[in-house]
Amino acid sequence: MSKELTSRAVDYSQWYNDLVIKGELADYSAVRGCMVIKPYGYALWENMRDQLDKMFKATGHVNAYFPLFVPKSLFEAEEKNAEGFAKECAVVTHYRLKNDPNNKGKLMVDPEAKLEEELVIRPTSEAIIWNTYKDWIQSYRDLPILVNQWANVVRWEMRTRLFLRTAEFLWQEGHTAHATQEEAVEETKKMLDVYSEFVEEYMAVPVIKGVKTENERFAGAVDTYCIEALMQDGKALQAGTSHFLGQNFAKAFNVQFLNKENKQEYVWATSWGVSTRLIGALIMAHSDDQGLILPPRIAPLQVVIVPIYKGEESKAVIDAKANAIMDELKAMGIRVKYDNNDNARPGWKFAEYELKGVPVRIAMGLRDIENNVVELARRDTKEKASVSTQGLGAYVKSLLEDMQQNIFNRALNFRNENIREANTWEEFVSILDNNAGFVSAHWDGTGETEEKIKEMTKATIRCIPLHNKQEEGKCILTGNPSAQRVLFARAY
RNA sequence: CGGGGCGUAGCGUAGCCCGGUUAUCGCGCCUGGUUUGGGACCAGGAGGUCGCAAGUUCGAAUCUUGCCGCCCCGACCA
Repeated sequence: MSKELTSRAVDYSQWYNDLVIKGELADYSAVRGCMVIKPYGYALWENMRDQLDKMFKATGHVNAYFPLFVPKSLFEAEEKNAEGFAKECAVVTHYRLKNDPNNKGKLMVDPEAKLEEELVIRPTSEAIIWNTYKDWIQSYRDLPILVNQWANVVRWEMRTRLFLRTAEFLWQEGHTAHATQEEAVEETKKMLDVYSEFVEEYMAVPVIKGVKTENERFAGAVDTYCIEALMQDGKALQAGTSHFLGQNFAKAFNVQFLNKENKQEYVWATSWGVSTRLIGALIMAHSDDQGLILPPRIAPLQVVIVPIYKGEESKAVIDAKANAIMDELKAMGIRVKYDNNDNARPGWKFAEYELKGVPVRIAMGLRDIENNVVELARRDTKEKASVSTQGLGAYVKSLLEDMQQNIFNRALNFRNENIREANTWEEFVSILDNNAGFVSAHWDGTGETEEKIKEMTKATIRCIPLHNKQEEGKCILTGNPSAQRVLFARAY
């Protein structure tokens, strides 16, 4: 297989697909719309998951697990939620196969084994969880419930893209129950902050926090908060959502509690989730034509050591030195690999680890050992430097932090340069067509206008930024009065 | 669901129009050797239901019919 990537300038989508596959993050599978997440991609997800999990626990949440199957009658209980997801549900109707009498060696669905009630494979778990919470909640003393689950969900998408939109994907979904509206809203915002902190601090992807418009809101939510990121091709990507569900699910599933005054009240709810889609965001925010660029904090491998030798004797000398360096780095908690595989030559390894986005590469030959140095290359800037082996661990440790910051800053600058104000329809269209990125513009606040703009330009309102500056203006499409600008973009 | 394209070794492909030895080439893979500071080279080797089925024919990757699958564009995607 050629390891050459299509360049971003030639075909951005093809570049993305090439990178996912040749970078060995994931592969197509035998199942339409479903991908195989390969070990390297899964290691990346594990690092993201572990960090998020820590942050959830630090904010008082616990993990649990609910069933994959949702009986149709439960699924349909919250009407808006059901309606929103109905078109993309996989449904189990039978529970048995049998030998096909007309087709030797083949199986058929046993018509005798039809389920009394169909089971929906969860596209999201509000229904099954709220049906469960009904049994968990009697008194205000049972609240709040702060539960998260790590799970897979299925959404039968018409068209899929590796990581960005697959029929089955991995995610976490937090589902919380509260005694008061204030507390639930606070939780919704708190988790949005957790997401934004994670995505910015660990994935080095800058995000804009905001609220979705009614059109873009989660089915069944009162308010949907989101973080929006900008990809290198100027398209936006929703990186995470946190929903204030009001009492919609409590009412649908009749979940009430006795308050201190001995009165029955409906519970207030939130849900929030991020998925393996974040990996897509990570790739498209940072990587280049040579391959992945992974932020050190979540990179499966932070440092790779490549020996450069001539003959067996020199290899032994370099092995010894490299192992010593590896031990030093490992002792400092750095994820490091020594690749002395003899099948590939150094040049091949250099290209390979660049493709894989390993932040730091250390190359060392006899020449370096004699001078007590190593050649150190950083993936983000591709700079190479000769660095003393004295204090190398500390040097690398601090370099990794610098790189984390540098990758973030680079993405932040790009993002900031690509938020443009439009004050007329012509400007609006011109920015979308010529620059892409976010367009900050006035909107009259109606769903019809939003819909019309989407039809005409494919741009959607990504969010109404939190703490948005209030400013009188006129809607770019209708000219009707507007109190604030909102962010438009074409999105994934 | 509408429009277009494609199925030949793990990957990418030639051959198909105009049927005829052992199905082409590159990458990758295996063995041995030489190499190793930016994707090495030499020699030898393994690997194929030509998407599936039926038909035409002395003979089908190639022609005919039916089916299956995938990709791209659109519709769809809280």
